[in-house]
Amino acid sequence: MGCAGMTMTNGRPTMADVGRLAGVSIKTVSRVFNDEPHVSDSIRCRVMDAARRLDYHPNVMAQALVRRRSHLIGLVYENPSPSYVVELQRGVLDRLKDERYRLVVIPIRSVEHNASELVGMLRSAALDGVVLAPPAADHPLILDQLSRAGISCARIAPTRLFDAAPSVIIDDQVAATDIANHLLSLGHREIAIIKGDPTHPASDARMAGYTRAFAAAGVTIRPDWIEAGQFTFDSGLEAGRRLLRHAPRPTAILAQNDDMATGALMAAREFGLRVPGDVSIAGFDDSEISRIAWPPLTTVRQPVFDMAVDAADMLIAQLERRAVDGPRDHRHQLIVRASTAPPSALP
Amino acid sequence: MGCAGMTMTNGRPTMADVGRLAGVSIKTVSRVFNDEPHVSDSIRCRVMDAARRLDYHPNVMAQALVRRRSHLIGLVYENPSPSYVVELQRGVLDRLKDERYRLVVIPIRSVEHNASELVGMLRSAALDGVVLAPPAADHPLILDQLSRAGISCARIAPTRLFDAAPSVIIDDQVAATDIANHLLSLGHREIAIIKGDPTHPASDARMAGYTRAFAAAGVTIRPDWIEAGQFTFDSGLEAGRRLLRHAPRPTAILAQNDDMATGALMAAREFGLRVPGDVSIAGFDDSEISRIAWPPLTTVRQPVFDMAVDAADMLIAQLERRAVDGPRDHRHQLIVRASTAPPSALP
DNA sequence: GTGAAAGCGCTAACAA
DNA sequence: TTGTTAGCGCTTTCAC
Repeated sequence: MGCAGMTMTNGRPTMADVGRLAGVSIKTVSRVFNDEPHVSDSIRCRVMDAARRLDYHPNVMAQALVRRRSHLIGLVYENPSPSYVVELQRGVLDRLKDERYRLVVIPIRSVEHNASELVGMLRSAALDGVVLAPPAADHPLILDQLSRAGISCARIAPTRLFDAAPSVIIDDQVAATDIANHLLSLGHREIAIIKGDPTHPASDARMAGYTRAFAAAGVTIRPDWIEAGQFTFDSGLEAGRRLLRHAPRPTAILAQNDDMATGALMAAREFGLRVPGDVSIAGFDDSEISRIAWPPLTTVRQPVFDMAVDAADMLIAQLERRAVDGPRDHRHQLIVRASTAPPSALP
Repeated sequence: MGCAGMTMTNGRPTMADVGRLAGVSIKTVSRVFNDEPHVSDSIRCRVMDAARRLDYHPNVMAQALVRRRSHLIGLVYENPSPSYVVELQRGVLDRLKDERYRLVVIPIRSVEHNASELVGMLRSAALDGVVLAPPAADHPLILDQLSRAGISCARIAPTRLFDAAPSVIIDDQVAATDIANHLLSLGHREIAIIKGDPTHPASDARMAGYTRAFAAAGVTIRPDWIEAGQFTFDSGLEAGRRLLRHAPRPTAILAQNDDMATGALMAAREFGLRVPGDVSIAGFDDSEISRIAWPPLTTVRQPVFDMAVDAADMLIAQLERRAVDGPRDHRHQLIVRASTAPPSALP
């Protein structure tokens, strides 16, 4: 088995080394590794054998250079909710599992603030494409520069410009209407709201959904019962404290995501209020925290995992130059748990 | 401003295009972009100007090929706890923020099961280096193959082989002893344990810590009061159910992470038990969920974020060929919250 | 079926 | 201070 006078200089073996050992040209090695036809079986075996003996692995950087494909895809998000982010990543990674693509995570502090630099950064990262989570998914400047830079993208839950790039959508507004209606149908009329980060388009969409439900029920929204959070537990806690301090206290709180709803839950406890006895609290997203919270949160399921899988799928389809269908719609679903109940009779 | 007869074929401009426009050689453009000295200011300006007009950005794949650096670093983890993973990523990304490196996430279902394939995968991803979270950080085969493949690594919380590769460590065992002592000092003697995934070395280390504390206090561990989970909420819930079903019921439960402790918390509620009135529950990690849980969990802080920052720092140091110091030790800290109290007098 | 030669876009020697 | 010449390791013509 003596490797007769090999010339493999030092580091990683190259195709040339494999070719030399197998007694074929570099091109033939390339053919074998790319599963191209027109290679005799005997030679194919010889090459594979030589490669194995040398522990040869193709140099992906060289491939990337000449093929103009890095096989890197980015996931851009600004979301501060851990469970949301984890679901997002799980979904994308699940779709990428049997593909050659790798996932580069690109969390940004503020899309609003960094939009112009973002695409430059993405471009210099040599990404083949990106999955854009909200609010980046909605940003016209980003979409425009991305297409100008030739970087494919797929968007998760955009609220507009549906034709600008492949999208996976959900009707935030109807979902919000559904959960508001749930509270209304329980008999609540004194409902407070904890909005999310105003730079997320979902904030307005969900707010519009609440508003529609209230209008249809003839219930007016009290402006001082609307608080703004940032989709984080802590912001929900603080908003909850402010809301529950009000003199006629709201009988229910609608939070725009589960993390903030959990914060409101804690605020209620601080005030010695029982949930849902004294105050009902509803979230949004059906993230893991909504199951874990006590009492488990009534929420509206946004299938983040599935949407992320679909977005990754649409992105790959583009990269492989397959046809990409129109926006893929995902269904939300009202999940009634133990954090909501009819308002108790006031004293 | 007419671009007189440019030859820029079609796609992205290259250094040659910039050079042509600026009237200099490609090498000069390279010098400018690499901030090399010995370039006159006037030429530097001309080049920058031409680059701006062409919207030139260096092709990182070409750079990667010739420099043998992809500037990609991987984060390998198996941990199923969302808050742990998020902290891990946040830490690494925080250190990478002002560097040219990008983060590729590599979650693996089971290190134990995929160890041999893992390094091949990492190698074919052209990563410059990887940060290994437990349990990959402890795997001799992985460490060996990694060094053989010339991929640098930094390890988070390994429990052995401290000299095999740069490590950021914490004394899991002492931390576990501390929290066990906390329960013992409250007067608990009937203590049950929810272990984590047995393939994670932290499971044994923490168990050893508990054991030491119990032995010192002359308390014996009942084998049937030890349940195994997988570091997930659901596994903690089920383990909690099994434990609380026992006839003389434990007065306290030690869970090996916060997610499982939160599951146990829910199990206690299902049994109509009050925490900490009827049963005390303690977690491990001080992840976000421990603050959010109700009651907030007594736990022991493992500074995951800081450890991840340090690991990334050590990895970068290696990649930049700077000296890397020995294992960096991090301090744990007992965090007493509302989920533990003295056992109530039994009937 | 197989191979030689010419790049991909950049950096690294070495001249000038 | 600037430019020329070779590659990096691979794929892609296009011959044979």
